[in-house]
Amino acid sequence: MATSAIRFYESRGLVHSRRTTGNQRRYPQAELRRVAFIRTAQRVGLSLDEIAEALATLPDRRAPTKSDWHRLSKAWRPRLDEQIRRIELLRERLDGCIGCGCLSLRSCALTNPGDAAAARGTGAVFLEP
Amino acid sequence: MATSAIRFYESRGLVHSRRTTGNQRRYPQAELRRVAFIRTAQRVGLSLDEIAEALATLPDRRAPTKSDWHRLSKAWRPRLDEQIRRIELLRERLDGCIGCGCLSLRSCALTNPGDAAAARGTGAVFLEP
DNA sequence: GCGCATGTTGAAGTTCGCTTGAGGTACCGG
DNA sequence: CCGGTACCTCAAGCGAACTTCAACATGCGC
Repeated sequence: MATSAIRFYESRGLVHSRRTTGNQRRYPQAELRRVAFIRTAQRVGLSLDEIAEALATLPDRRAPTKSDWHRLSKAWRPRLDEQIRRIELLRERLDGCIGCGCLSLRSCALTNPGDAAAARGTGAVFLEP
Repeated sequence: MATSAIRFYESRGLVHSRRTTGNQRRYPQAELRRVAFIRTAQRVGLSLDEIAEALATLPDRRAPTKSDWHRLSKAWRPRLDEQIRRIELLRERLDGCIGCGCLSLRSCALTNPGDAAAARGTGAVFLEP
């Protein structure tokens, strides 16, 4: 990946480096892991700010232990599950609901009694989430 | 959602509107579905270009039928599966690999004989995907 | 039919996530 | 020691995805 991106992350405090006597950056293993984490999280639709916040819970100057990462993992699980849920929602919408006309028919609430979405009103109630 | 966003989508050809005699936009149901689709797809990490490409396969001027959406659904399934896979990769990395030191130990290939990732070399072989 | 919220256009501005450029320094092979 | 490549900093630029603005038109409630 581009060095400029890493410098950019560093300027935002997402990664850190030590310097050589000649002022060149050197990255310990732990920082490479942070970069890998950033890249993957980004591709999943998370913002740098969100990622920065998560990384801020890891120790800055010592290498994170397995349990540090594990703590982060636990904290993010709901966020990742939500993201998966969104994909499944999209899939559902593509496969069924969007094609069946339920968004346009008031009767949808009738053919699906107890439908939680219908209770939120007719129309595209899922637009925001 | 902001009207400016919808106008922006329209300028990019992702949605269409008919006009009143007074030149105001009116959106049929089918267009609202396109908007819902766009929003959801975006939150899952897909770009407007990618979304536009998909929407281009739907009929422009008539309301898409269930089978139109179904076709789109089939075409996107691998893309969505890939996206889910990425989230799972992130979860895995958080939970296990990244914390266990396997990215830094040459011995990882030994303790995991037949490891496909190890065959790609030591280090962060998954950085890109 | 008057007033005012809401709509229209095109251009310019904003935020995010980088990339590029200018001007200078450091390291490395021969 | 020399030359070339890689790195440094800081500022400006860029593409994506919108938002805001100005100047004007429309439509709805009373």
